[in-house]
Amino acid sequence: MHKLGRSFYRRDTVAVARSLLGKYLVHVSRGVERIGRIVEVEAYLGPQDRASHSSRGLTPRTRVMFGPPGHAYVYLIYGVHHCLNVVTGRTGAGAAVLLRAVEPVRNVTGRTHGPGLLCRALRVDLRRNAHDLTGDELYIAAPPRAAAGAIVARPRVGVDYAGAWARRLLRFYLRGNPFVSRP
DNA sequence: TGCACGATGAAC
DNA sequence: TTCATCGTGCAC
Repeated sequence: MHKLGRSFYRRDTVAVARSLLGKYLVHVSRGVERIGRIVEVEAYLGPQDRASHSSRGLTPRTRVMFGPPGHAYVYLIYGVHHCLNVVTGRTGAGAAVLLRAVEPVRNVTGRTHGPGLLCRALRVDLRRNAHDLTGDELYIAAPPRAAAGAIVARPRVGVDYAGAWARRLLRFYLRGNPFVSRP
């Protein structure tokens, strides 16, 4: 399996989002390697994107988003669930891709069809915020046989407050995949 | 220092 | 449709 390097994440955010589909998310914690196949993502383009956390500028929380690509941006939502993003584009772009659903591949139990469920199943929490994805504990890899299939584009979930940005087709998932959160 | 609210999930 | 639960960002 080929681990994705910095250059993969440094590209255009939509391109990264689409090419993440079918890739393997790998998390090693307490000596257990958990793997999920990414089947649904959302792109958050930068400060101009009203749905993005980075639209409020550089703050303590969004510091990671504005940092170098290939790092994990993890945050707590509704005080209950964790969400995992990968930082994309050039350093300072403030862009990221939210991982919304994976399909269990190895050592994954419980449901994975949602950003919060995905983090729970793969044991990802705030301790992984700012983690370098080119390391050995949390990373994304291209599986041996990469046949992702057709990609569907839809509006993002839960960002109705973002006006015109809420209608942009920045959510991508693998057509027909049973693990997608909202087909 | 206080307060409104959210890139969700689950219960009712 | 409602609620859990708390960090973040901004008002005061």
